[in-house]
Amino acid sequence: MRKTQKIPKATITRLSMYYRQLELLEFDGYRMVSSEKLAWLCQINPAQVRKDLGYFGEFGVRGVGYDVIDLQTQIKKILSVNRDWNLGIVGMGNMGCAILMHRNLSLRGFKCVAAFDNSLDRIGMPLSGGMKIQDIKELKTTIRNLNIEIGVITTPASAAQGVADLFMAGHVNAILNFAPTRIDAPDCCLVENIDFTVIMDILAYKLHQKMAA
Amino acid sequence: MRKTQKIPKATITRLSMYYRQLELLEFDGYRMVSSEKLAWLCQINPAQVRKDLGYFGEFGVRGVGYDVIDLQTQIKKILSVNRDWNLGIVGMGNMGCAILMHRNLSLRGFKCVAAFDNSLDRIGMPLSGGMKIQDIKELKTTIRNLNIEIGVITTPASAAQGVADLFMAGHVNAILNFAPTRIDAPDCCLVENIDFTVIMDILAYKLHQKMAA
DNA sequence: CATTGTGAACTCATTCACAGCG
DNA sequence: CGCTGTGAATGAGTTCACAATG
Repeated sequence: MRKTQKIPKATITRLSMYYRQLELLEFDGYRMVSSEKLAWLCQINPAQVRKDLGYFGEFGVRGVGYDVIDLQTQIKKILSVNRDWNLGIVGMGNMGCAILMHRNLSLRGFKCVAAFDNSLDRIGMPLSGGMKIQDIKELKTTIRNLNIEIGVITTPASAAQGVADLFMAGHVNAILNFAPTRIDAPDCCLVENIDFTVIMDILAYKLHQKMAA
Repeated sequence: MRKTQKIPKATITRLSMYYRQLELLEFDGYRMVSSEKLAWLCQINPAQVRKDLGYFGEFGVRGVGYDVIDLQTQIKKILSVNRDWNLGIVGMGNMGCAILMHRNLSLRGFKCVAAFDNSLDRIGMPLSGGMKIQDIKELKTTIRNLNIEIGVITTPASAAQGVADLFMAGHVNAILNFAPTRIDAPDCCLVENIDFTVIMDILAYKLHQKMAA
């Protein structure tokens, strides 16, 4: 990064989108890509692409464009996905299993190294790769043993805050929360929420607007 | 709504958050709530709450605050979640089942009325409520018969665009896409994406920033 | 000479500050 | 008097437009 400058949150989201398109471009045999083409693929403005990349360096060649492979490498470094991250999942219902089995996540270096639940019906259940569903009581020990850095919460809303507190007690300072509730956490802990009801509400609102128009 | 005025997208997201907090406040026995309290619960600025609501009407009482029950009713009307919406899900892997079983969605009026797949192993499989997993070939007919208004895509990335096209052919103009790929759709069709890898990338980036600091 | 990189202009969103009102 | 509702001020993010350059 060039300067101590505030990076818009949306820029990070777009970098992730650029990266995916670059993978596809490479697969299709492209060696170079212009900001115009990359922007078109992501349905945004070409200046936006250049500005986003400009926050972190000068990756292009004037008059030519960006090297498809090189830019992937650069973006991976920026996002720090040029390494693996160990995930621990709590709540092994359908949602927990969906994350656990998500091929794209593990391909991209987000490795689910442990799965937890508090239900006796589930604890001990074997998972692919020789893993077993562990008792939530073992969370703290396992965090240390397996070096879990990101916690995923796929429990019911009522259990989510308690699980988050356990993660934080084990010094896991990044949480992805799928439970439909707000997680209370100090600034030192990052929380990203994925809330299906909120997204559905947005769709319902927009759909209604469109139908009324 | 009062005027033909542009509503920030973020406002709709927040309305959904307000609604959830109002449910909890009602459960806790509160009859009135101030913008300050509601803002505090959502971790935002009180003026933001008032401005958001101000786009749609005057729902408060000066010197007092907002009626907890009444404001819920108003927000439900604004988001048009004061009715049921019928969902059709395509791709009955773990993710599809997770959505199908999601209690909060059906409680809030988002009803999964049909489930589809293209795998012979899954087609015909019985689901709760007397439903069965249907062949994707039946999508168009079922959309009409059951009045499906929102399509949910939980297939692999490679199948997503094809499924979206089928939804659009059946005049389903709102799609919730979980596949890690961009859906190409004309403006008449709303698409909301939930992309786990993008969110993970954001977490990785922020976590790395924090560790470096 | 096509395309990047970037300051300046513009658009959109949030916060302030206070008038308006129960 | 307290809290809402809202125009004005501020701040953030996007797009424009063009100088810089391989």
